[in-house]
Amino acid sequence: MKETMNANARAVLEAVRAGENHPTALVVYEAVRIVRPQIGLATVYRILHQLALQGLIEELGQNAECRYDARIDRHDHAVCTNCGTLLDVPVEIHLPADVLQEAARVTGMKLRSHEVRIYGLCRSCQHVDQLVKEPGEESAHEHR
Amino acid sequence: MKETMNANARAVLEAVRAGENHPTALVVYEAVRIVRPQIGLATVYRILHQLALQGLIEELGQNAECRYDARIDRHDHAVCTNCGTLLDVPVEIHLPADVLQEAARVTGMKLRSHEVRIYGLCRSCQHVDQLVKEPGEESAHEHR
DNA sequence: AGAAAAGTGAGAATGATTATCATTATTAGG
DNA sequence: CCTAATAATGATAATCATTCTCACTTTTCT
Repeated sequence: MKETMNANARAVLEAVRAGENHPTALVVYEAVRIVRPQIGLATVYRILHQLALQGLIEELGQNAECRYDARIDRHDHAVCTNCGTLLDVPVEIHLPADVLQEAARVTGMKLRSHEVRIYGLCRSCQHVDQLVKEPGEESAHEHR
Repeated sequence: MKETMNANARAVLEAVRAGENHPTALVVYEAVRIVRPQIGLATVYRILHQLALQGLIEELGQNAECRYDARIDRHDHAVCTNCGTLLDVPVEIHLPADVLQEAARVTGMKLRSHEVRIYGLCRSCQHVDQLVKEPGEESAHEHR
């Protein structure tokens, strides 16, 4: 990975920063094309990944497969940023109702439910990490 | 939608309930095939959607497109369950560090970050809802 | 310059999900 | 029981986002 950023990467980063709400890759692509008409979609994806790796942007909700949950009471989840594993958090994390109401109010949402997500490495990925990575090296920081 | 459940639907619900951690559609399909070998993948998807609509199970992380976020400081999100819109919550929702640590400990995760997600209807979907739905009728309850 | 390395774009490939549609089961009357 | 209407099903094609491949161009380094 190179640290200096070329014109394509700068344009992509600019597009994400300028984008209203969390643009999708396609939206970024279309925005960038205005200024760099020859750029390809694959390049946009590549650059988005690199920017995320460098910690300059974050990927949200990147998890191809839908998962199904038989627990229908309110509860929270732990997500492994390495393998995508999704675990129930078996303890209650309480959020005061007025805090949630306030968050709903300022975003204009009609609140229906909420969830806390904790991100990190699951047990097995912690072990793999020890074997594969140099000490001190960090792995990809992605929200899945 | 019918309220009584046939053998296929019962088998699918059973598979989701028995599945270790939030099985994917494919995992459910394979589990169900043991008991109903002739079932098709499309039927499994159909039944999973119906079960979610009836509120018997929940769909997690169902949001095809990845979104990119230029805000890299910790913050929370509001998700519209109808159109998938993703908004930043512009107020800080504080969670005590010890609560997060405890959640990480019981799930075996190495904690890296966390996020609160509030789910509901965004402003524009609230308006559409008024026009389209009968009063009192609820729309699909899906986590995207 | 000239070689090695990095970046690129077009299009093919992949993987999850959804749509289509002809066929088969179920149900409700008669 | 027989039948017509209706719902459910499975095979397969279609779709959509994302990733891969690869030949080609650009940059970097000496």
